[in-house]
Amino acid sequence: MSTKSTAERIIDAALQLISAKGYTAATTKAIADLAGVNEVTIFRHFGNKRGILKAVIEKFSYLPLLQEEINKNVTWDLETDLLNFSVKHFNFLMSIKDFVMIGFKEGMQFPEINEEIANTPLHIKNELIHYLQEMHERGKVREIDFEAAALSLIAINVGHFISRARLGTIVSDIPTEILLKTSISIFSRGLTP
Amino acid sequence: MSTKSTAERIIDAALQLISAKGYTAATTKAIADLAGVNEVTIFRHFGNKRGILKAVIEKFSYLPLLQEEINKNVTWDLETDLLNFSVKHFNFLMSIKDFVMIGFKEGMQFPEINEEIANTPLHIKNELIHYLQEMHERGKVREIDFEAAALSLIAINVGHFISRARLGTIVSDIPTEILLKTSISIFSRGLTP
DNA sequence: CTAGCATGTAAGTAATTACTTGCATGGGAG
DNA sequence: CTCCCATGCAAGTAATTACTTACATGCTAG
Repeated sequence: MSTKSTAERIIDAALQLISAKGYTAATTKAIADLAGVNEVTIFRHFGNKRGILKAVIEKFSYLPLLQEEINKNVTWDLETDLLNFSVKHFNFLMSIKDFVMIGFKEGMQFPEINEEIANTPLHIKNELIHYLQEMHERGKVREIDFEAAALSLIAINVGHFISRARLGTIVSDIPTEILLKTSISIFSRGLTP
Repeated sequence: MSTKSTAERIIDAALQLISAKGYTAATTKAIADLAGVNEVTIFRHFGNKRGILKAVIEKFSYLPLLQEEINKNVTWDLETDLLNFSVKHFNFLMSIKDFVMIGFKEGMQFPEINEEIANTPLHIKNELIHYLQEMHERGKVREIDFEAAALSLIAINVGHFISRARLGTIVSDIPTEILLKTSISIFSRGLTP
């Protein structure tokens, strides 16, 4: 048996099913079955179906922010730092893949999810802008629109993530490591004065 | 009244609703209402609900491939060509936004959609690789993993598209034009020998 | 004008879904 | 041991959903 609490097992099951099939198609019965729990237990814990989703969102709102992790290990060597960031960002997205997929599927219907999802890029963007400005002052990054540059870097990672998470190796089977390395090699060279 | 045929109006309504709420939540009744058509008419046209989705997918399988458009207007100036591609790619994605969203939502459940969606990046990737190789031979692009570079360029555009299509201006309100211009400015400089 | 074809209207059906209620049970805390 | 709390089980309900059938109506081509 699992060591997880009943509520946790329900949340995990809901996360899986909603991310795979969407909120409407993920029936309470299916969630209960996957969690190995009686259907009534769900309602006793969360009141109604929306309650499960609310709990799922809450679970991800306390995520240790990627932001803090990023600031560590700054070497002030552009390519090293950007690659470090890129790998962390990519792995972070992969680790919350199911939640991100729910965001794509249900963000329009449940705005709370969108806000939660938008939170991360917003913070990251600001960190990156700050970093790029500092690097510019150190003469290691050329004059450029820092916000647009930060957004572009985020876009690369998100793009790679989407491609891998949604299409697997249909489009390409290049190892992710090489993909990120090449991206950053090009990007950091493009930023250098 | 609309000049569109009944079938077309149903397909358009389904496209809107499924992209907004997902396949399961997009009721045949709701689709019929939005199309301004009686619910039975849907079944007379498409047999069953799956039939509507099939028709939606078919509608997008005959898209004039972006691929051909890209090859036009090649100037063999790196930044000019890449920006031209980037803008076209981004606008293409925006023009089929609803279909892309359906792909995100239902791709796992209806693999036909995924195949259709993966088609575009696959073709584009090959065109880009070809272009980069040629540019390399002309001494205008440095030695690099061309496939990874092509995928990265696609990733930037997809990333920007996702951000704009899903989060609007929550993350940033920089005009798309400037965003793409900056991306390409960095990227093309990063590719230059 | 008329025949036929596309569509609307009305009514219904079987299955599913979110959710409720009442009762049984078992394991852990006092 | 006993009490209680979480959970299981059984049964049910109102609403919704995909889909069907039968019939009426109106526009268009011949």
